[in-house]
Amino acid sequence: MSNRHSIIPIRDALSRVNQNVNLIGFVRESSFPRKSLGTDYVSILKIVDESYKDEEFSVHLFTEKLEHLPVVRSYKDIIILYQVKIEEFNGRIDAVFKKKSSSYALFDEQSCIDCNPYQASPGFRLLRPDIGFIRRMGNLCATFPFRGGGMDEYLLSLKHLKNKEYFDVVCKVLHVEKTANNTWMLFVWDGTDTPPLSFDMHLQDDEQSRLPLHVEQFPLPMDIICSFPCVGTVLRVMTNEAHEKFGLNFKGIGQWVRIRNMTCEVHFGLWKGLLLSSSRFRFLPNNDNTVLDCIRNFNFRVAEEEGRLPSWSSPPYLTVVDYENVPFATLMDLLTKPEVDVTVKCIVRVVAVFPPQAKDFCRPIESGQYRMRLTLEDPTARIHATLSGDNWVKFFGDSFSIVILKSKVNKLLGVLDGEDSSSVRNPPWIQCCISLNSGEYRICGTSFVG
DNA sequence: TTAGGGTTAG
Repeated sequence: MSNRHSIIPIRDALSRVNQNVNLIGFVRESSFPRKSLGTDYVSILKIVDESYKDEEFSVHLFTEKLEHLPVVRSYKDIIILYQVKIEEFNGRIDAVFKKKSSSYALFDEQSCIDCNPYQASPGFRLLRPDIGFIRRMGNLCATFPFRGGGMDEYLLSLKHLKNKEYFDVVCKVLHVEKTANNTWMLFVWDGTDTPPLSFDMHLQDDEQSRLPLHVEQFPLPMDIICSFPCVGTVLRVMTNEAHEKFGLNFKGIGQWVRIRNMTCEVHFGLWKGLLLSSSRFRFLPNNDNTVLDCIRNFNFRVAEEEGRLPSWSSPPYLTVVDYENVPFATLMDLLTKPEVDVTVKCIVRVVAVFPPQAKDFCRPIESGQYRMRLTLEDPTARIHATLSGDNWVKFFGDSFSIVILKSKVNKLLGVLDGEDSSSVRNPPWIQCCISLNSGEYRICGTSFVG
């Protein structure tokens, strides 16, 4: 017969509405700990045990301090919960952690062995009879069935990102960085390329020609950039302002996760993911089927000679290049290998030019050379590249008519003229050779063919 | 108290 001190199976908790119970379970999902709209911090965990493995049981935890909320570290983590209140809401039965009377402790596979939790709420005291429960769960965790969670209908790869919809992403978290205004940014990757975006034609010339190179306000440190993959988009995901101290509490860096119920928007032609206050995450084992699919597709892609081409690009291109034999590279290849003085071939879009007006860039600058700056983009990065001197003439030809140059640049930028004009422009893919000279990317050996 | 949810357009 159970009493107030004994752990009960989750299934039995369903018939204990308005009672306090003790539970133990594997943590399958967690919300991102956040400030509630009341006075406390809140996190919602989904737990399972042997009695309740097909569904998941929600536990709502409220604490006065953010650091008192559980920080889950892995898909094998085990939580023991003392004196959580079973409540019913809208026909669903959940547990609520009461900050005055409840307590919890978190264990991983290792800390189950000596029952020494890696995290516990203030006042947690392990009851001696529960040692056996914890060890038993520790033994189970390697074989306990793991389900990816969430309906597959919500799952999108970065390749199929959609603006302003709610979706899930299975991705590897590469990095977390604090941004200027006290929110945090996650850098996530699934090996695919986000779709190319179009650009608002209503921007002023100045804004069109000075598009930002990345979502983050300041460039990342070089050692971080260099740790990112060079193929596939690294999506920037902003946290919500309720997610205080996000980066200090999130233990998912380097892990595959499923982020659930996130959204995204477009920031100057760059995809920007957004966490919602209702977003949550699941750690995924490396042998999760969706993770294996991502890795398999990526390995298949990079094994091909054309794996470094944007998956959204296809010939014919607006340009031809002299050096057919130079290797294809992504813009991230260029950014992460700055010490190598080579020429590579890239498939990119020209998303901006500076100066913006044809009358300015078809007039030689003081040195007598033509010179302009192109903002190039592929699914991995944006860079500024210079087109100048002989390379400029090679690119545009030796007709210096403003009308002709303007028409060529408009084609590069995806600006439709005349009757086809539209409120957005969609730059086409071009091929170009890029070399790095004295810290400057230069377009070379490339000719516009229209 | 707080959240609870696959939702916002009728």
